[in-house]
Amino acid sequence: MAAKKKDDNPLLLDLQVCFPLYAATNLLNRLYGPVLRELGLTYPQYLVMLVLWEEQPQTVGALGARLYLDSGTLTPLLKRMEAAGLVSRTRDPEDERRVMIALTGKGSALRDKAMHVPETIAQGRSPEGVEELREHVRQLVALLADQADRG
Amino acid sequence: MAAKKKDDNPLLLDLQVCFPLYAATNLLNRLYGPVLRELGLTYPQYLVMLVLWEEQPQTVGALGARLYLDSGTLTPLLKRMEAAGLVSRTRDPEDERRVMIALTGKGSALRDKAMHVPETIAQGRSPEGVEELREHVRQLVALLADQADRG
DNA sequence: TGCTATTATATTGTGAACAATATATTTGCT
DNA sequence: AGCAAATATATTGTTCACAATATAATAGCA
Repeated sequence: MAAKKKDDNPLLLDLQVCFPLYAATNLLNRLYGPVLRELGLTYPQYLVMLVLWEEQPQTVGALGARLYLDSGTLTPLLKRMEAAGLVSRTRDPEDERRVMIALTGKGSALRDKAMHVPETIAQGRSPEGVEELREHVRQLVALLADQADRG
Repeated sequence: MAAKKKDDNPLLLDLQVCFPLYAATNLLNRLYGPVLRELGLTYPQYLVMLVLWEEQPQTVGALGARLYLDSGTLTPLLKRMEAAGLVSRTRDPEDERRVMIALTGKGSALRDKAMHVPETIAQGRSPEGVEELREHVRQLVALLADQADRG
């Protein structure tokens, strides 16, 4: 028998994969928004801070490679974070093309407050299957990143 | 022994779950962007069309419930789609508060071209594990949606 | 019937996200 | 050294995404 089932509709796949992923990100953003607002952060800014708390300083390009974002997104975002006193932006004397992003004292200190964010979000819910989900999403990112490079 | 492992850092979890999801959506958007542009659609507009091709007409509210978006996002997006001649927006005579979104002839016809989108994206890659991924992401959406409701 | 609460969509203002382009610095080659 | 190509970041213009608020229509009830 051929692959002519009831659901032989290619668009259905996109509806079932692309769309849930899109929805999940929006919902995550909406969920974190109110919690992060008390720290003076947006969701993307929080992700930048997570990266910087791990390693610091980093160039704009390195942050972009890590977050899969380009300067068109990062530059204004980082300027807002600089205006908020969380990071500093300084040209690298070694290579004046590069801009080094470093945490300020305030930026480093914010980590203590941020430590409570994950538990606040989880709030008693058993993160069942989170391990699996993490692995699947990680694999998807690898796949997509690979494909985005070729394009 | 207590749960005091090397990685007893709650922020690491967010870095490993929230961030990949965020990156995956951005990459997906970037991947679909060029393909959809030939159809005159953006990625969110494509998702709206996927929903409308399944069932039509629908109110703005119904679309929002399906896509987890509010009128602040949908109204301008739908107006642009109306301007592009893809959908019509008409007040429901039964209840003048509601706006019915229906496909135009052009909007319906676009489905034939869109049918090639998924295969263009996949392009010879074996979507191994897509089934599992789909299920995991679907579960995550359900979890997040539930939580967003309570908030 | 009249009034208040609810519901459905629209508007405003801020912050992403990206393509296309611009600017400035460094590299590499002759 | 001189100059084109490559690299790193910034800018511009369009489209989301959402909180907060506004507007208009319906529902519910005294």
